[in-house]
Parts: sequence; C-alpha cells; structure tokens
Amino acid sequence: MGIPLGCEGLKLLPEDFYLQDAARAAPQLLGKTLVHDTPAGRLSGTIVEAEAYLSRDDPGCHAARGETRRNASMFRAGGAAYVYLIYGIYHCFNVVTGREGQGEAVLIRALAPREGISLMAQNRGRRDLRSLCSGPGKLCRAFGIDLRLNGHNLREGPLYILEGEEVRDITTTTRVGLNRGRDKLLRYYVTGSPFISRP
DNA sequence: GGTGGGATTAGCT
DNA sequence: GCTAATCCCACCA
Repeated sequence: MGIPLGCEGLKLLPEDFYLQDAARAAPQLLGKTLVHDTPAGRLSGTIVEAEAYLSRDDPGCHAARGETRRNASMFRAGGAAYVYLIYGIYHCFNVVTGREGQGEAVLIRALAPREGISLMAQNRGRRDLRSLCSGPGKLCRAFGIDLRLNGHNLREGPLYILEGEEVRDITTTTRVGLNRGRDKLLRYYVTGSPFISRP
C-alpha cells in the first residue's frame, strides 16, 4: 500500500462506522488514519494492526465481567476512545464500537507513522522508524496518548480518525498477550507491513 | 485497608 | 528467552 504524506482531503470516519460490531470494524480500521493534534505539532499514522474485543463470550475482553469505573468508556456508544494503563507504565488505545452499553472495542496495536515523525521519535526517545509505533504501548507513547483521552469522542479534535487507504491483503491470527480467550481469530494486520508489532 | 495482576516494552543473557 | 519497571483498580477482608 502507498503511504501519502498528508491528510488533506481525508474525511472523518462517519458515525455509522463505529456502530458496527468490533469484529467487523477491526479489519476495516486497517488503512484508516489516526491523527493527534498536539501543542507541539500534528501527529498522524496509518493503522496497520488491530484486535477486536467482543462483548459476548469473550473472556479476554475487559468488559467480560461487566462495567466498572476503569472500563466505563468501553460501554459508551461507538466512536469513543477507551484508554487504559497497563503494567503501570504503558497505555493502550482502543476504539469503542457498537451501541451504547454493548461493551466492545478494537485495540489499535500498530501504526505506520505519517506526519510528525520527528516529534514521535522525541516522544519515544528513539529514532528507528519501523519500531516507532509497532506496538500498543509504543504508539501511545509516540502519539502522546494517555488517560486524559479516555472517553474522548474520536470524531472531534484533538484526537480523531480519518478515512485512508484501501487495504487489499489482510492477515487474520489469534490475539497477542492474552491469558484468556487466546483461541479466537480476532487479530488483523496489513499483510507484509513492516510496521506491525510482530510477524 | 491490603493485595495481586495485567490486551507491554526494553535491555540483558 | 527472561525479567524488571511501575500503578491503577478490582476484589477480598
């Protein structure tokens, strides 16, 4: 897939997009553009890897045991951001999908950096382009995403998702790093992308 | 009020 | 391959 530099002319993802089930939305999020307008400049990247977390029959999902203070934004209507802290140090960024109260989301696991690469490198403290956003914790650090953006509406600034490239070849595998719900084939990535979190 | 674990990462062996 | 880093919060008492 080609990588255009700017986001000019790209439209916001429509509200309807977010009302789909996570398992449908996740592969369709590949190729879309995540943008964060920060005081230090604009950061953007193309989504190349995502995982779906379902509301029903998915013990790997944070929402599996019902709504708590921590996962509350996961129960919002599709289009909200669900951000949480993991292992005390890293953040994970999810796109909430489905109806209000459904409790589904798509974890964004990797991006191909587009705009603001030098700022991302500064945020990450390292330069290698391929590993700048090649993991859920890495991309949050590169993009400056933290708990302040938990519950944020992704159809508004400063953090939003635009249309992007059509992706032709998608690989589907099991999800990464889970203790429960390992068997489900709910991880999707752009086949051959050098920017995914692992092969 | 105390405790244990986690959708990760980097650095070392 | 192994493990420390580090902290919110769910859960149990």
